[in-house]
Amino acid sequence: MHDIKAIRDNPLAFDAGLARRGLAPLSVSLLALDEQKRETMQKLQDAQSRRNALSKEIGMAMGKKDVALADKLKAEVAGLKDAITQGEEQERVQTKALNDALAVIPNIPLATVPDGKSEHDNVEVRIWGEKPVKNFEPQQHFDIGEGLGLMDFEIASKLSGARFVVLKGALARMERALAQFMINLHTDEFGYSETYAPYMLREEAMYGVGQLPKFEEDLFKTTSGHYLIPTAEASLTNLVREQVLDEAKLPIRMTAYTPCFRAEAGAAGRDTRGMIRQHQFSKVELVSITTPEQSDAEHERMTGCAEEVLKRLNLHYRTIVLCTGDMGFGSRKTYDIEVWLPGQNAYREISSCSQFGEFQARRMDARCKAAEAKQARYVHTLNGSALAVGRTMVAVLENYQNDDGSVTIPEVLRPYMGGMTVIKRP
RNA sequence: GGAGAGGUGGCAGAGUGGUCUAUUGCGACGGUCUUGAAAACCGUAGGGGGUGCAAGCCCUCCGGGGGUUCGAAUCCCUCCCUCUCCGCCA
Repeated sequence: MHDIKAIRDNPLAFDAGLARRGLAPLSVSLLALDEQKRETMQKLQDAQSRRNALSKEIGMAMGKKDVALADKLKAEVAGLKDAITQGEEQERVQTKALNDALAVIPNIPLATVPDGKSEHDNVEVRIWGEKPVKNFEPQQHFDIGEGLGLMDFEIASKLSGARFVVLKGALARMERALAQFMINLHTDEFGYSETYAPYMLREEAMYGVGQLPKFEEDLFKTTSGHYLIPTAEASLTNLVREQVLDEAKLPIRMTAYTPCFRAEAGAAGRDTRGMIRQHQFSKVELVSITTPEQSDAEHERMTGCAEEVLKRLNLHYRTIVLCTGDMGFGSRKTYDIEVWLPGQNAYREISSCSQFGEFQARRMDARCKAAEAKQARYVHTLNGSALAVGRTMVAVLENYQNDDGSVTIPEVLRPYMGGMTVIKRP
């Protein structure tokens, strides 16, 4: 959510920011709404002020039992009533119009974000490891999983339709092992505090992180009116909503392992086979709440925490910074981590680490204050996947596959899998 | 799911239509006193918004939203939340 006052102060900078996202200028129309609203407020407040003064006089007249004077004053204030009623209604309508307009405008990219139109303009910032050399034609993860008899899309579709999977035996255990490994890394070594939070959220919370109102079609909604979380970011970030935090306690770092539910409304025909794009998948999420000064460094740190998961699994990846045209709605800078998939012969997104500035904080009313400061200010929020568990399993299967169809288990996962070293075909 | 009681400033807790500009206490901050502290005493305080160079002035906020009224913390409607009892339940 943007600050209308900031737009008022510097409309050209705002429009220039939108232009970097490939959007038409909006400051003129926004400021017109703002102008109308303030004009209404001015008139309304004048009328309210006079009403308050007269009402007080009525009260005093009644106290003195001077009914004649009271009636005279009542007649006078009655003339204000229409103006006040109309003014209140008008202010309500105009405020809503302005807020509705602001609520669907994406965040402005940071200066360090490269300009560009699409994913083709993203810029690689670093690359780690190397593509594994195989002396056979690598298979895709679904062929490997089905070959092992432990990954079943057919039965999943009977239960739930397309974009679901059933994992069995060692693969079901690997899903759990990956999550345990990731959570332990982030809590034990990186200082994130493990958190268990709701998977169903109210509309206000979804609005707070920017999922609503613009992306309702991507969400699942229950008969109770709750929304299923598309990411634990939604739950974790909202944990600081409507609060003023002590700056000395920042940054707050949280992590959670949760299922994620996505309607994938606009993804028809994309990644239809396999586990890459599912309605339900699990993910270990990182969320940081920081001061404005801390957020840039925290963003780098967080991305590093996510990358460390891949390093320990010895999976080749590259990190890219998304260009202005490819960033998500609320982000002002995003790093994607793309892992190498030999079966697909491609890099695929496995993590996305974003910083939002105060964009979400404004929507949630999450602020912080230093002990010596007079004024509270908005916190900065960040989040990153570390990692998407399903896609990590895909990467393990494709990178650790052997020519006999078996899959070697990465060393760091073995303690979580009862010492198992390889998953063999039946 | 049923019945009932509640939601007021950092906290506790008054306030059932008009000098509420929200009582009081605790805590906080500033001061007086003191070598220093405690105590006592005096004083200051919140959020959002409009306007103004500024000092200030004005509007709004007693869980959210709407309504009645000249006037609402107080009355009405509605939603949310908390607590108690009952029912069901991993």
